[in-house]
Amino acid sequence: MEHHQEGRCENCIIRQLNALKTLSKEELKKISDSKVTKAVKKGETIFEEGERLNGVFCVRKGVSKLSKSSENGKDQIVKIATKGEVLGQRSVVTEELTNLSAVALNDMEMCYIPKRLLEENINDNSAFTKAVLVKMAEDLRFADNVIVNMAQKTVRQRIAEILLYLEKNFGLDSEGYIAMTLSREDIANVVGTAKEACIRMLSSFKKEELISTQGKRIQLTNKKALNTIVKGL
Amino acid sequence: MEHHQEGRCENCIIRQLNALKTLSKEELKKISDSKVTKAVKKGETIFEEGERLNGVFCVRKGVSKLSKSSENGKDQIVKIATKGEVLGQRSVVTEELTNLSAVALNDMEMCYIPKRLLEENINDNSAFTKAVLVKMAEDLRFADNVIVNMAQKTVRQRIAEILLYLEKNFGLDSEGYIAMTLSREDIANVVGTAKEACIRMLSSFKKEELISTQGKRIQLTNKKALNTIVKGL
DNA sequence: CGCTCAATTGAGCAACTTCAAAATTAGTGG
DNA sequence: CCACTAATTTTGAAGTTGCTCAATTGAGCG
Repeated sequence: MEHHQEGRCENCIIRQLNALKTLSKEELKKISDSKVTKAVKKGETIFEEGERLNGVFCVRKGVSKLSKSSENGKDQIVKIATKGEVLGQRSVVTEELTNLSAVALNDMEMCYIPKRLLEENINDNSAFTKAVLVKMAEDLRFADNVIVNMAQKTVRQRIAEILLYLEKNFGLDSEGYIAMTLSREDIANVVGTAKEACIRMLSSFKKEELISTQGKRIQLTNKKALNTIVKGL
Repeated sequence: MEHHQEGRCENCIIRQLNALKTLSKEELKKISDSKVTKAVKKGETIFEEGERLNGVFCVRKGVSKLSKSSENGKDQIVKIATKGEVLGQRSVVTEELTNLSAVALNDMEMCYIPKRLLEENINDNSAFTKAVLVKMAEDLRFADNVIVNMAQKTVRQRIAEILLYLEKNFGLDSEGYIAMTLSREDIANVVGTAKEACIRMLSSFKKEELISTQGKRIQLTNKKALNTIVKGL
């Protein structure tokens, strides 16, 4: 993980995407003076479950997976974080060890902001605190919905869902494939199933002409049908 | 749902359990003047998924389940809320419709606090906002862990887990049974499985002498073994 | 061009679901 | 307190879905 100082928070557009947008110019300057830009290559670990974090990571570029590994050695991906997301926020707020690991899914760039600066703002600036709170509340709703999906939907439904999610959030590349390619294993780990089950489901979608593939890339050819799958059986 | 005014927040011990503990005497007085005490009987609905809430419910007595129903008609219980929990906090913070339904699992008593009063404190009082934030962050960690459990653990493991959870959080009655009795269906809905699967697993636990039952009441007779089940297979 | 890792396919097995019926328990009013 | 009804729990059996292990094919990279 390389790191160097560069760019000013005051001029950074990314902060519009998160709670940092509520800070004043002076507050941003303070942060800007202490922050460090870090580049992380695909596959590298940003932090690991159980680590103590002394700051948070504001994602400027690239995508990261937040996952937790269970006793049986399997990984469960709990969240996919992109531009604007702040990694490690939860553990800084509660002053706990991290509950999840963060790994880069492609080359990333982010700003490391020391904990101390955030804490100052959380303690004094209630607009900032509220913005963080709202974000956390949204994450919680999202997580609750994932719980319901995991419990009640079939693997078929959940895979259809994540395909639609990926296309919606990352769009298409020049050839019409989903711009974000996850390995089949990662998809399986989001959906909470075995790699093979995931692959088989994708094959079956292909046979039904709902998707087409090119290497690991996936193109959705019948979104309507996929949507129907997500809802009913 | 009956409701009447009674008791003063300033003297209420329950508030020590949640973010309200950060408020000053004056702030509490204001809340106390507007709050309403509500009694809810077992089985009654406190609010339903998709409702707009104009306040939150602070649980003083009793237990409630927070659940979401999916298209196939099944319910998923996402959380069990007891004394001190504030229901509806999330949707008030984000000003969204409720994402979950709340139903009383036994006779309850709670205080209804109008939204407006909370908002005032969230906007001006950063100690309060932070307390709410920390609570939300803890809920989020809990939810993330539930996701991992749902995805990676077997029904057997999850049932063992909830039995231990219930005993730990509610203790025992005079005869040594878990003081909180959930219907088998509710247990199944927490664990995300079919009622029958849940019942069969409990029978199998009984045969293995890990638990014994009396009607719907359950007694844990070998917690060590249950703990082992939760961890490995 | 060969090496390595990821993707795919096959087959057998275990876990879970569903529908249906029987047994038990809890709740209600007399 | 008892009897009766409604609700819940329990058991059975068949059918699906998903998991695991092992072998094969394919793709990307130096």
